Amino acid sequence: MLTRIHKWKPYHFSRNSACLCPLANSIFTKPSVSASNVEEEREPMVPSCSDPVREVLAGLRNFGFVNFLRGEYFRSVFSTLNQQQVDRIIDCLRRESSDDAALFFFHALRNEYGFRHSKDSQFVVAHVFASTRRFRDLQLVIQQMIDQEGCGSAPLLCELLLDNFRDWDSNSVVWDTLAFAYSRYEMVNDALLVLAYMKDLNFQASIPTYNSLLHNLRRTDMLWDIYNKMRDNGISENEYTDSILTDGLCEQAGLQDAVLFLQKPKVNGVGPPIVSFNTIMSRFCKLGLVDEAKSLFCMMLKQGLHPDAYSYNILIHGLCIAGSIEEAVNFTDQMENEGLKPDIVTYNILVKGFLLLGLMRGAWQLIQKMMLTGLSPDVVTYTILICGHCRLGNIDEGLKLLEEMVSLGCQLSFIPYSILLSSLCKCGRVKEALILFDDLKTSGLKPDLITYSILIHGLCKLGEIQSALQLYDEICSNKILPNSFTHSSFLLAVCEYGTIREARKCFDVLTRSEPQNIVFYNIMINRYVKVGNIGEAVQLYKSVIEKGISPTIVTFNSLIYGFCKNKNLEEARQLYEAIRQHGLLPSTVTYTILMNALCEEGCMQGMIKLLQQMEANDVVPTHITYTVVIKGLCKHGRLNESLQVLNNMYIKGLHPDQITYNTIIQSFCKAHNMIKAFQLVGKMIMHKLEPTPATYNVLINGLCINGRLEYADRLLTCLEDQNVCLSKVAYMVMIKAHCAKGDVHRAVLFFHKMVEKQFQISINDYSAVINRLCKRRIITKAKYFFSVMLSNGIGPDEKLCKTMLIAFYKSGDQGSVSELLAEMIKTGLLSLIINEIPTCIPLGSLIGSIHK
DNA sequence: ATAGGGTTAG
Repeated sequence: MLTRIHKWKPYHFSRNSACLCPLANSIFTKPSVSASNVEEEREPMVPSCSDPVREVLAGLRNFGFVNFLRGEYFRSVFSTLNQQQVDRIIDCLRRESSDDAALFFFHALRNEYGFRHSKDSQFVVAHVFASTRRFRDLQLVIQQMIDQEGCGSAPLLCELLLDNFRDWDSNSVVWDTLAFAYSRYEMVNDALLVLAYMKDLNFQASIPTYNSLLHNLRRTDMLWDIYNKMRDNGISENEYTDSILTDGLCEQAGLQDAVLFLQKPKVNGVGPPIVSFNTIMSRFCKLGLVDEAKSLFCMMLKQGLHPDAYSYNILIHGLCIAGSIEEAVNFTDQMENEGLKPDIVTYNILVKGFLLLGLMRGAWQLIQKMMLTGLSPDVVTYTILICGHCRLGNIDEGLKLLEEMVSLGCQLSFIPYSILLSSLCKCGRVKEALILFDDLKTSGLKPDLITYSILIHGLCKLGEIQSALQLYDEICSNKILPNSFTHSSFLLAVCEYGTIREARKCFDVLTRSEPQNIVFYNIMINRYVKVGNIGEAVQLYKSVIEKGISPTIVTFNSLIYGFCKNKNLEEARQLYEAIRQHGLLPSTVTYTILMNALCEEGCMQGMIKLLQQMEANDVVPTHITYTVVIKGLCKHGRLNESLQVLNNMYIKGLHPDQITYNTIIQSFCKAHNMIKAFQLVGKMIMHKLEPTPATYNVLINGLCINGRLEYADRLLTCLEDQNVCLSKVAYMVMIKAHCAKGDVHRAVLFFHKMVEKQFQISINDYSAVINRLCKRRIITKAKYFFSVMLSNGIGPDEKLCKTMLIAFYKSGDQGSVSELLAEMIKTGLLSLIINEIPTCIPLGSLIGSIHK
């Protein structure tokens, strides 16, 4: 409340209450202050009597509404007013001044002071709007009431209307609006209750109310009850009713029965209306059955009906979605021949059709043609184009189009923003996404659930759970109901950034409220597989089946991946067979996972066979699929072929990523062809691919194993100087190489650099260094690294113990030998390797000496 | 409420 008052600005009243603008002016200019009151006009004085209602009424009358409500005095009185007092003021204003005065006061309090009016006052205002036929405002007031009161509030509101407003004129209109609003909010039971009250009162519901109810009940038997009731009441249906009923028929009886309905012989010369044909055609198109839609179109013609613009647009859309752009264009010509001008919807459909096929130029030519006919691109055209750019990875071009759209004063919508937000998040530009989100809000648009979900998902993927939760709270405080999309993002984040226990807990909570949601299961199964717990993953899969939930291809892919990772190709194959039994088809991911497994097994032929099978089944390989192929070829030393595949990827319009390049570069390094390796780095940079830390690891390692240690040294130092992001591996490669070569000094130097960069150094890293030092008999330095490891709280494993034991013994350090042996006995490590200790070490006597 | 634009798990 306080912040609202602080934000107070003069002439603020006109905002949010456009309908009150002229009214405010008329009140403003009303000569309400008499000459004798000049003294008081500057600032109202201390209250002279104790009734704040009278005070306010007098103030409004004497100082004019706008002046008085803006003044300091009213602000102080306002803080003491309760709902009943405000009700009384509004009531008095209506009786003593005018309805408009009451309305103005009502809105000023709500909009400028954030005051929550009583239900009585809101109904009063509703009746005023109803009697003056301001139906849009009437709807808004009623909607706000339902917003406040929520689901199940119909009994309360109906009783109030009955008790306090029975004799008001326009009462039936208010009742009908209430029923309509409940229906619109999908509070069907409330709406039906209002209708029951209305029946007792002998009030008739309007067609929009009936239509909205029919729409909400289209999946239930009640549809026909309500429809009959509507006819019994003598309400004549309109074209919307037709489409809703047809839709209901499709929902309940299925499409084939709906078609039978269209084929019914005409009664009294009247057949099914065009709208019904259009509705069913649209349904077929959405299922991808354009041919069925086309035959309905023919049926229409046969019955002597003239397809309208909707019919054509529906069919053109269906053809575009199916990729038949040529036929879609032909239909557009036919439409024109029939005297129906293609409209902005037609053009937008076609533009999207071109973009779906990646034909950017065709899309632009079409837009030019459209503009020649006098049509301008609208918000949907821009949205489609932005989407096209984003798909091609050109987000910045999309952002430019958004700017253009805004600067041209195009009607704004949050949908183009949503597309850009989604694309920015997908490529990790979440900071920019958040800025764009702020732009969206400052431009006065209200983001919807999808917009929020996109951002929440982006933040969750980055592990920014706190920021995501903030947005979640924002959703809830905006009275938007989060859905399973929103929730699954959080599960994803907990899986990625929390422990498996936390993830399971989150999963259990989510599945309790939504037991049938397969996405939750998929995310959890995938996590179990990733941490190597295939057993739990299979358990979850079993419970999916037991609960009668339909698994999706993602479920299978995760499980197949898990079995492949466990080298259990037989189980993987069995699951692969099960996919079709569940009415699903293997996806690109399925094939790629299996191909990768075969590649790991060294089964090149099997892999290629699968690739052919995949293409035969019209499943399109992705850049990841080809990366797997390249990996297989590289593994078998077929480097030239792998280069060919790389080039073919570009020809097919696929974008190799860093992993693709790293794979080939590594193979060339191994094949001692460092020149080609560096050429490939150049090629990837040319294709705007930033080399990753792994690229540098591969190169540095390549230089090391090819006897170019000094080059490796220089490369690493040079990268460090340029602040290039490196991983621990780069340092370890250098350290190991220097150890093996015997240059302990440089090894220690890089080790310290690695520590400085706060990389976590594992037992394996220490072991690698120590083993190499021992091999070269640099025992003192081996002991040095061993003690550094111990001082960092890392205990040795049995293998390292063995190495160190021998090293200590060989360097004649009896004390350390005894100490280490004692420790090994205590931890039980000795028994694990006792047979591997060389016989030259007199274990027996050493152990004996410890026990003394 | 019969036509066109945006989100999910690998």
